[in-house]
Amino acid sequence: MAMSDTLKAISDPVRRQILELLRSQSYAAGEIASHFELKPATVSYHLKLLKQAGLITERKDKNFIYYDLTASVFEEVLSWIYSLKLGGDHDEQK
Amino acid sequence: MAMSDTLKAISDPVRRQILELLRSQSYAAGEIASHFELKPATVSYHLKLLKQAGLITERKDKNFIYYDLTASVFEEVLSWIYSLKLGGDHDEQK
DNA sequence: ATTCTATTTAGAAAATAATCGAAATAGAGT
DNA sequence: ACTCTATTTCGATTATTTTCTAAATAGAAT
Repeated sequence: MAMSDTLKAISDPVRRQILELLRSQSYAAGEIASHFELKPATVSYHLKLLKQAGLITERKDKNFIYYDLTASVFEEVLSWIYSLKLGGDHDEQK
Repeated sequence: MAMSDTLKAISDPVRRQILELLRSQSYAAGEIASHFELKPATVSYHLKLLKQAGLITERKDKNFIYYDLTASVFEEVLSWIYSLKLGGDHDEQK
């Protein structure tokens, strides 16, 4: 999970709204989709990117797929931003 | 400068490398460009986006334009990420 | 087994972003 | 005034991303 993917993931407004939605509780894909004026397929695409970036996880129940936020991944991003802010050493990322 | 612009700005690898370069000291546009295999016009385009996002500032000297990092803007981003990580209330952003 | 319902995948179209070459700007040095 | 040098802006091109429709998958319910 390169941080490049994480930053790319949070650079889109729709995906950020999804993350903010999941902040309070988990939702099934369809429930998430209903919060947007987008087709389910499109939301599914965004969920895939968020999943690939490690920002959310999925959990299947009946024929629903629930999504949850993964708090831990934000550490990396925080770390990178801090390094710029404070000027310390930090690894490059691709 | 909406945070949307900031996140968009740091989502590109070239722009992140520019930020990391400026972490240690300020550089003129041409010096920045020479660190990449990109034409000056292209780097200028990236600098413009970083400037619009409030991540860097420019300062003219002779016929050079020097760029500097703006540490303060990172606060917003940190704040947003923390809000997800910790689950507190936070404003929407567009 | 068939038919719902929920969701994803595949492929195409539309929208956005990155790159370049050429022309424009601006100030420095002659 | 002219000519360098540094950088940006403009317009066109290419590449990437987002969105959609239609078809595929999978499990639940009848």
